[in-house]
Amino acid sequence: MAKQPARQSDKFSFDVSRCLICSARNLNMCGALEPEELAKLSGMARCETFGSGDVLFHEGDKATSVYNITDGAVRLSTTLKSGRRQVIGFLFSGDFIGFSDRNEYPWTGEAVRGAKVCRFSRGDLTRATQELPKIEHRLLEMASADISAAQDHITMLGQSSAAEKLSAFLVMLSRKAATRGGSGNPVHLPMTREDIADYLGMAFETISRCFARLESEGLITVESIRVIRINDMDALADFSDSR
Amino acid sequence: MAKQPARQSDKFSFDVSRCLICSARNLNMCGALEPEELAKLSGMARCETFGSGDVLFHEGDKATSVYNITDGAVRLSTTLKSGRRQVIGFLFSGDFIGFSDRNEYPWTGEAVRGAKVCRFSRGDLTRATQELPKIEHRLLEMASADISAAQDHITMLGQSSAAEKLSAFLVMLSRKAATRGGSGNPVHLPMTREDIADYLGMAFETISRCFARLESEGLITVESIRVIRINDMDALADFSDSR
DNA sequence: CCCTCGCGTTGACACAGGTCAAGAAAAAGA
DNA sequence: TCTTTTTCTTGACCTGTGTCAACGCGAGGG
Repeated sequence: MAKQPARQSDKFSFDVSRCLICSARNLNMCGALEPEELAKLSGMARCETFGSGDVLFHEGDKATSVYNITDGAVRLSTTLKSGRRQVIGFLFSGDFIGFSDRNEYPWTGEAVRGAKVCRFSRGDLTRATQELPKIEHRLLEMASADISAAQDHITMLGQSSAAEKLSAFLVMLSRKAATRGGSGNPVHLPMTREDIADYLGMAFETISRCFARLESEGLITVESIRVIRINDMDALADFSDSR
Repeated sequence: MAKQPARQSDKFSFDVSRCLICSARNLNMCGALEPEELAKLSGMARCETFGSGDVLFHEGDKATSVYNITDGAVRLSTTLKSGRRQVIGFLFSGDFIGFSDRNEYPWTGEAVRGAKVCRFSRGDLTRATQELPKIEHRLLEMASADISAAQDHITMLGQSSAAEKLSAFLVMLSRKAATRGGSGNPVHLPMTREDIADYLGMAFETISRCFARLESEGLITVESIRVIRINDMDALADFSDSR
């Protein structure tokens, strides 16, 4: 389970020069701004580093901050009264946490194996968007992308078999990694089998069995527990049937 | 299946006066504007009426328009290569269609039993938002609400049993109706059992069985095939376990 | 009015994937 | 390094829900 409270070392404001060389910049809201404008945002940002399993915020906490992920991975999840957990998403460098119409966080955010983030207070960001409407335009683009991703998640959960879901998951992670500049193959998995299971709505034993099955069918090679080689990307994407 | 091409009677520009008395206004993006500003938008809008099963647009069509629903219900769905269909959502008066990061519609939009919409060209709306940043602010709020709704859908699909899903669906429809001014009970279902099944990721026979089971347990009364009375809202919401 | 056809209900049965259990392999800690 | 704990794998079994099939009902058309 998650450690509590969050460990937060390396906490300081940004100098704009750090923002200018930020590898996440072109993927997140900062990419919409010119260097002079970026200075306004950088003054509001707080850089924070989290260790494996550290909690950024709990479901139900007052939603006072929003986050740009700059390194590592963050897991968003909700837990039902019955104790079952749904992992809503895994966020990586360039991703944004904060789209919600509620005053409390509707999910818990935890660093998967460590993460770096850039934190803004909601109030500061609201003020910045009033001065720089470009930010809101970019946020709307990002929110639209999140909606598309959520709808793909819905379709996968509703219509796919266990093996199809796992294939789609691997293809998605590969594409996300490619967007971030890597080759996307082999796929590196920072999360556990249980995390994957709770993202895909299945039991973790079934995840294990599906990895074994996809490997026996030659679609993937499990190079190590957290490194999966996709032997034929097109075949795997085709098998996943997710358009 | 859906009729094609769409039947579109009653096609004309709005006079602002019509917008001022529009019952959907306070729920959609128009609610962000003063009467003078609203006139700018109303000049771009085209009012369209669709009959039962009529197609507004097909998955894959060039996404040239966005829509405000003003009456009736619209079903958004995607169909996989395998032929399985996922219903992404049912939209009612006050809802907006158009959040997507893709150039083609990622879903098919069809009137469930008839619908009235207010259509804008994407280009017109983009120009309007440049002049009136308020619109973009309101759209971001609406997109955030859509993200929250999609995440609830994800949690339901991933972690709930068949009966829990159907309960959550009924509670959601009831709340949506209440937002629109009705009592929300009994719940009126414009869609078929198959539509509900494809929304909840289950077989339509299972929907039938779950209605029977919820009724036998006294949680609901099936007053007619499309009218469901919720006998104890709290008990049903509690049973659905969806927070 | 009756006929037709789409939609809904119910039953019988099958099977994908969940659950429980045991043990292996990694990771973390000492 | 050795120990302890966590994570992963595999097997056996069970159950919820899908599938197939038959039939009932009700809205719409002639």
